[in-house]
Amino acid sequence: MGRPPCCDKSNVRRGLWTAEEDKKIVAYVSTHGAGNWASVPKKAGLKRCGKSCRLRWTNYLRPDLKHDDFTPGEEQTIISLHAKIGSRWSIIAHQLPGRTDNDVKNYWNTKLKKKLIQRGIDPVTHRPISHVVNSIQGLSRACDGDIEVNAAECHIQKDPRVSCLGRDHHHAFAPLPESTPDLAETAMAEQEAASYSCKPAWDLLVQLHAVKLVADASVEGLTTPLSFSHNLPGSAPLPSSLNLTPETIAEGPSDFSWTDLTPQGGLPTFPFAEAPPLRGIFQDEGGEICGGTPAILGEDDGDDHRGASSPSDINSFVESLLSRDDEMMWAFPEFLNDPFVCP
DNA sequence: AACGCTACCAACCGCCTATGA
DNA sequence: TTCATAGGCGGTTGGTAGCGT
Repeated sequence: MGRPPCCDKSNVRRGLWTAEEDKKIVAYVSTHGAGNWASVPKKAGLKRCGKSCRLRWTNYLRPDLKHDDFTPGEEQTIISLHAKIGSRWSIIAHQLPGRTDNDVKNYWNTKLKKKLIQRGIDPVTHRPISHVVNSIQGLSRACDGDIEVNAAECHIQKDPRVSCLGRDHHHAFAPLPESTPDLAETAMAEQEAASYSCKPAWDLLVQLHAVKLVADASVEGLTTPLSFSHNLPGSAPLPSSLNLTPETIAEGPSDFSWTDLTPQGGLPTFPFAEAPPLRGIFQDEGGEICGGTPAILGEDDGDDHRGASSPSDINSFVESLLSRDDEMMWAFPEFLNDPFVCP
C-alpha cells in the first residue's frame, strides 16, 4: 500500500524534456508565476505530471540557475557544510546561489565523494578512513575465530554510512593521484590525507560492516550476542560466537578502545540538560529536543520554514548551526566526534 | 568501426510534512 | 480530528556521451 500516484501515469510523457516543452513551461511561468503545479500541465498544454513540471522548472529552467562548473569555493562550501549537516542538499544548495539541490547532490555523488575518498577521507563521517580501519583492526585482533560476512549479502552498499561504495564508485580506492590541486585548499583534507593508507576495498567493506554492527549494537542496547562468521583472506579471525556488547568490548584485552566508537561510558545521555540550550537548532518551541531533521530556525514565527524558507532564513540557520556546532565541539567533543551514535 | 566500460546528470520514485477542507 | 492533496526532499535509476580497446 503506497501513496497513490500524483497523476495518471498512462497519460503523461516521461523522460527527457524537449525544447518545445521547455518553452511551454517558461511561457506559462512567465505569465502565471510558479505555483499550483498540479494544474500547470493542463494550462500549459503539456502531457506531463505536475510534479515533473515543477522539477523541470526548479532544477533546470529557472532563470537564476548557473549551468557552469562548480568553483573551488563552491566545492569547499559543499564539503564543509556536508561535514556539518550531512546530506541536506537543499540547505547546502541555498548557500550556493544558482545551484539546486539536485546539482549539489549530483556533484557530490559524482565528484566530491570520490575526491575525498582518494584523499583518504570517509565522505560520510569526514574522518580519515584509516581512523575507522585502525579501530576495527584493533577489534579484529582482540578476537580469534571465524568471521563469516558475505559482502554481497550484508547489503553494505545500502547503508548510507558506506554509500560511497555504491554504483559508479568501483574504483574509488584507486591509489592517490600525484596531486589534486583543486582541493589543495582544503586544509582538513590535507591534514587528514596524511594518515591515509590505501586499503583493499574488500577489507574495508568488511571492516566498515563491522563498524555498522558495533554501532547498531551500541544504539540498540544490545542484549543478545552478535555472531560473526566468515573466513576472510588476510583478516584476523574472530571467535565463532562473539559476545559483542559495548561492555565486553570496553573490557576487552585488546588495544581497541570502545571510546573510539562511542562517547565515554558507552551510550550517551543526550547532554543538553546540562548544556547551554541549542535554541532554534534541535529545540522546538517547548524546549524539547527535536530528533531527526532539525527544525529550521531562528525565532519561530510559525512560518513554514521547510517549504518556504527564504534565503535569509536558511543563511541564519546555517550560521546558527555552525556556531552551535563549534560550541558543541567544545562542550562534548566525544559526542560530536562520533557521528555513528547520533540517532 | 564496433564494442564495452565508466562517468555524468536529468529525471523519476517514494516518503514526509504542511495545509486546508 | 481526519483525510486528501500539494509541495519538498533525499535516494536512485536510466540514458547517453566519452573514452579505451
